[in-house]
Amino acid sequence: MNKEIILRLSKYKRLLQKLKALGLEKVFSNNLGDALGVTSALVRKDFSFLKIKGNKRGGYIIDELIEEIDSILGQHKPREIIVVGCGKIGTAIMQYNGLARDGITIAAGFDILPDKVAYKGDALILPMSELDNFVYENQIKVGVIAVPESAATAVFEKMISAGILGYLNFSPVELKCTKDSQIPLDNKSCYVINNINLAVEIENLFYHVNRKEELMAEIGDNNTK
Amino acid sequence: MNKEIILRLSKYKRLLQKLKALGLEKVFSNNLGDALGVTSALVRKDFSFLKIKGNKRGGYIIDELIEEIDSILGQHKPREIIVVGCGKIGTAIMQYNGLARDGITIAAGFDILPDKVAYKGDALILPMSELDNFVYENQIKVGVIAVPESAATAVFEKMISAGILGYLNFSPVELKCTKDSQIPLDNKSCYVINNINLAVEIENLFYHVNRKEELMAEIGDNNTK
DNA sequence: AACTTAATGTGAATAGAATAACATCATTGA
DNA sequence: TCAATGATGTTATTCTATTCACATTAAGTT
Repeated sequence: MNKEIILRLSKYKRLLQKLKALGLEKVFSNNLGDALGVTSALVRKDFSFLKIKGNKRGGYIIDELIEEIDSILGQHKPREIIVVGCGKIGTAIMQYNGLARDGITIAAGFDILPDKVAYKGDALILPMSELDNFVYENQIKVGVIAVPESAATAVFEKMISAGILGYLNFSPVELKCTKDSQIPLDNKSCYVINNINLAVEIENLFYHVNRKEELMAEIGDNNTK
Repeated sequence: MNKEIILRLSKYKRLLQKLKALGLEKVFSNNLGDALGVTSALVRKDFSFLKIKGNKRGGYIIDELIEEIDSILGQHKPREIIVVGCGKIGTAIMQYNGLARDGITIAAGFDILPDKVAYKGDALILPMSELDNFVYENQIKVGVIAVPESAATAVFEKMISAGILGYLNFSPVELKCTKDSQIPLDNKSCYVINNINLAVEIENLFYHVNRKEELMAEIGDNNTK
């Protein structure tokens, strides 16, 4: 399967919700494609793959689409996450209210030794020693890592052994699932990791900006020649 | 060219710096591949594409690699960015010290109307009205968008017209370069945008975790049958 | 100096994803 | 009722990224 499809689905859904709020009832593959910057064919293909049917001439019913997508994304299931590392980035995520809208709630934050009982957003910050128990008790499956580089791998291992299966990692360490995590799920493996390395992302922007500027300069030279 | 190569380059570089700090002098394509989760062939191909030469039997000299990569990534050029939106996420980025290490500095933060002169990290927060001038004066090319959804497109347009060419966007709005931004750079276009939508990313984690769990359950059923 | 080894460098093969193209078929309108 | 239209659904194609496989060659070994 295509990893990107699910990301697109999430984006379709958000767009559809906005269109619905504007009073629209139907949508064409063209509309969705434009908004996401892909071709209409790909949109139809995505839907076809997901067994979502449209009407031969009337496009797709927005309500139906949203419902179908929700059921595929599992919106109905509980979606509680934990945030490990309650420094600046961790706190920002805990207090980010763009998650609640999608049914994602922060069950708790964790930090080495919170000096006092503290809330960030609506969620309590607990000491790392509580992690195992909390994850087990609350059946948490997904976690955010927002600790400094030095702590990242240790924290990752703690979370793995606590049973966290999906990771959003903001530390600059590139975390990986172990190869054998696929079939025999021992307590040393996970399912999916999304590493977001801010420095890498920004460095990448600079590269492309610089390169394009060089390109422009060349073209400019040629034109004035 | 391959968009992913540059991201990998950044990652190679970080890894190489760590290896160097450990006292290593040479590295094999295998080492780098393992760390990044790709094959050694791809590592060699990346280097080959970038005209980086290794030694037929002795791998690559770490110092040389780092230097080559730095020159390709343009590490020597100034790398100042601005952060627009100084709420929780914007502030977290401004105070994140993982950027300085890579020569990335925050030139300033911007917010609608900062109620007082304020610093976040080392950078001053300025009112949006100063944006145009500041970007021009300081030749800023790259910016982070960390404003609420409602403000995102307006802010984006302001930044575009100020001359920002590369964007890291944390707002839940999917920003796009206009199609015609490629060749004739008018003042309504940009070069590269990286959208990071936290809700989408987390939703994606849940999907994959759920799907894998279902898969596991099936396999478990079959085994106990 | 010849032989073995162990890495690089790269052309071919494969896999994967997106686009293009078109056949299909509901709906509209004459 | 029948043709024209305009969207979907799907097959074929293109494009891109990655891996495979191996020829190459530098370094070490006898």
